[in-house]
Amino acid sequence: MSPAPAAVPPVAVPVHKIRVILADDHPVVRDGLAAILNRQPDMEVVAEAADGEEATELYDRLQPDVMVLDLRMPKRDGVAVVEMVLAAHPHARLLIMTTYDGDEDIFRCLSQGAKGYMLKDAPRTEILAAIRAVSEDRPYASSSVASKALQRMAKPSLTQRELGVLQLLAEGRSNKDIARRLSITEGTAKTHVKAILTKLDAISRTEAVAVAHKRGLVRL
Amino acid sequence: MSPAPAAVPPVAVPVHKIRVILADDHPVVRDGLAAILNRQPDMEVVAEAADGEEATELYDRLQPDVMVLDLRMPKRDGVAVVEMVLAAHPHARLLIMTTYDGDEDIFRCLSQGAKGYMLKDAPRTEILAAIRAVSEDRPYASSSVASKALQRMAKPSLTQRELGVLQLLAEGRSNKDIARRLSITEGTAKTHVKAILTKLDAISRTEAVAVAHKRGLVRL
DNA sequence: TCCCGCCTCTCTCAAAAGGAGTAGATCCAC
DNA sequence: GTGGATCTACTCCTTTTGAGAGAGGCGGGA
Repeated sequence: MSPAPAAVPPVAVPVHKIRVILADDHPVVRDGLAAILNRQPDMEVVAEAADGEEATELYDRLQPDVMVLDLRMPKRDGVAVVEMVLAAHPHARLLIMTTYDGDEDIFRCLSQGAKGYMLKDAPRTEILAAIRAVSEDRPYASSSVASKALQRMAKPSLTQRELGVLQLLAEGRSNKDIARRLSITEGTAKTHVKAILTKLDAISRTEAVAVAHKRGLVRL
Repeated sequence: MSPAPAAVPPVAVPVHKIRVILADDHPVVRDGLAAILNRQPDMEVVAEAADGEEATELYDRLQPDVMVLDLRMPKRDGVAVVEMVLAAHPHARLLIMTTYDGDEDIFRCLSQGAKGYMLKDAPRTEILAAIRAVSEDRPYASSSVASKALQRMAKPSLTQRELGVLQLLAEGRSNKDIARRLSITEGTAKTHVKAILTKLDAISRTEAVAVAHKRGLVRL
């Protein structure tokens, strides 16, 4: 075989680096991700966002190959960012990265069109694999996330009204109180609560709230 | 002025660098912190721990100037690490770093002897300031943390028994169920629940659970 | 020793919650 | 337009919860 000319570098440099935007409200996490990604020859962090609004704007302007998104951010929630970015750019490749909070968020993001979902405690290699997969438009979910998504699909989903009632339930409101706030009768409130108990497979309202917290159906 | 000899570096290098151990179960966060600290001329990351056990062992072995500790870690909880390290090394300088979770954790760590407490969304400058303060044995708490600690001190604290009952309450158990699990009568369980409601200033058990979650008195 | 906090247990009574079933009004999709 | 889902509302009945008040035992600190 003829040897390669001396000018060729030992490591192959890809023609197009994967251009990445990082969106996370923790400076420490952004620095950590940036440090990991910038060590890779085929990746490049082109911008960082500290909240949801910034993330949306930066995506519009820079149109990166991948945006890594934290779910919980100030100003605009990660789910809202997914929705807005995909509305403007239907082929956007978004990778959700969050400290796991229950299957509801996973389900919502993936069903809205996010390409990948992973947890913040993932090892570096997995993070890189996820970004490469998403950049090639291949879906990515770690096995724990995938199994959660499957579990979630088997469960009955709550209606909008029920979610509203559940939120008040989680705040510790009584049926009477819920009825007042929603301008319905106490009987109707009880009907909704009963439906919630059935769907969440709970015996009491307190247990329902515990289940809701575990699944990420309500926020503190 | 006579110019410095060529051998002297332009930036003053302190005689003793602050030796730091990082303990956090997220590789990304460790990388981020390491990147920030290693940029400083007066700091040096000497080890990283991915769980509480490792953190305790590494502290024993390396005796760093400061250990930065995440509160939520596998195998051994951050509070337990604080307790164990301080038992073996009464002058250990520990800086708690966590995503804010309510005033209970703050209170417990600080009252156990942790020197500092800060939030993960803190800007880089604040993180560095906290580490320098703690390394000099000066307490550090960001203003939001400090005010939380003060708030907490004004509130009545629950007894051990009440905390046990509260945990079961948060899981959605009924009085009868709680009584069975704790081997007491239902009447006694009700007495405890009533005491909890009074101390947490809640009208119903569900509201009590909501308050407990906000304060970090119970874990999911 | 005496008091106090904690845990235990008891009682009564009213209010709230929960189980089961029925049903009218919309609205949307097939 | 028929069927299904959703929201609304009702009744009847049982169980659970919460308020109030009292009291004995036990351990530790003044």
